[in-house]
Amino acid sequence: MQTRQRILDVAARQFRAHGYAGVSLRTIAAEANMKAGSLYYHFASKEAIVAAVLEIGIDRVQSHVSSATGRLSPDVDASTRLRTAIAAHLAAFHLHGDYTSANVRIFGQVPDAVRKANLPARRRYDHWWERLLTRLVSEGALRADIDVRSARLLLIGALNASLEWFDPMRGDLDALAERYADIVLLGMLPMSGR
Amino acid sequence: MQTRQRILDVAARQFRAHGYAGVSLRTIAAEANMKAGSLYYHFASKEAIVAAVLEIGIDRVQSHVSSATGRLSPDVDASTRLRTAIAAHLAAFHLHGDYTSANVRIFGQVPDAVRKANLPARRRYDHWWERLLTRLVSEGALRADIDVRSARLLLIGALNASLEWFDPMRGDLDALAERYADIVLLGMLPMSGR
DNA sequence: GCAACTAACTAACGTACGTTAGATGAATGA
DNA sequence: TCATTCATCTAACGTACGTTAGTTAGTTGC
Repeated sequence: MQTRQRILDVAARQFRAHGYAGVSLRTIAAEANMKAGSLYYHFASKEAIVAAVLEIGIDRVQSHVSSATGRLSPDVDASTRLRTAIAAHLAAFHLHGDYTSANVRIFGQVPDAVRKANLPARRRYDHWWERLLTRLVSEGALRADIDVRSARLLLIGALNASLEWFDPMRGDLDALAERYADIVLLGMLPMSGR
Repeated sequence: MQTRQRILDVAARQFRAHGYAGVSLRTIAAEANMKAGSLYYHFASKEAIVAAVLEIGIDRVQSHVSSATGRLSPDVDASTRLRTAIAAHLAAFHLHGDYTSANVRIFGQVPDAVRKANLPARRRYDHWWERLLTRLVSEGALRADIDVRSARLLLIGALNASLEWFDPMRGDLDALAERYADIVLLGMLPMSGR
């Protein structure tokens, strides 16, 4: 049963690198030490493989982030809560980089049915962030005049984009999370000029 | 000679939607009212088409942004300068959405030679932003302790990600630019709590 | 010890791919 | 008028695609 996992790992890596149509069942099979036909014992179709990859890409991040913030004491201050969520999102995204990057990169070019199937998981995760930010605003922990949706899209967009340039083998993920959190929390203007 | 432009427009739209390998010369030709073989009168290969699309994606944004900031009076204040650059980047990105989105989406999955060829244009644009931010920091217009590279990557990443959800036909681009600039300049924390 | 199941294999199917060669007709220019 | 150039077409090439059917060993359970 680890064969299925091995296939998905290979598929995620290849989808990330070459896009959905740029990957053939033969190249996936080859890297997983099988022949193309054998994949059909584990998956019903190419679409089923990519659907599984996309789903994993969201689910791993979702559970990593919500468990990291869930471990926080309920009276921890708001900006720490947000910083924890940011660091957790970034850590999960790079820990499962092939799955998350494949999801971000190929979601828009996958067959309609597959995209439709992945939408609920995406929406669930978006809502999780929307709730977090909304709560922080209503507690007065974030500026009342920020648009929560815009803030969420800016933040998640910036974090996800790090998949395109950050190498977790060479860089310090926690330091990156801190720098990013500093910017979105404190802003780039000096304290004097505002 | 507008045929070449028509082919590129069609190709950009299809590459954006289906990825590099997901687009065939036959589908490009069909939408451009030709047969696949006829494309070879205008381009040497599929790679040449995608290379042209990628190049346009960067060049249009580069010239739009640098001319917008170039029109500013030299004594305009720093945060206005940055806000102008942000708005111009966003406007150009969505004005040429098929080219820019194709670039962002498929750059990582295009053949090596094509990616190599597009790198100089990308680097030029990155440097443009790096210089802008560095100058603002050295003028004391931005916090001295921000890491310029991180700030640039966060900002550009967030702006580019808007291609995935923002519809310029339905939304107000300038309002979006303003909300994004507010967040990265002022931060999300209330003025009291810092 | 035999039946069933597991996990792989081989071989082939019809279709689609990028690319090329050569033909065709319309526009151009001396 | 007639040769040339332009822009397209048709037809085919070899290759690769997703998928299916049928086969084959090895393992498991009665």
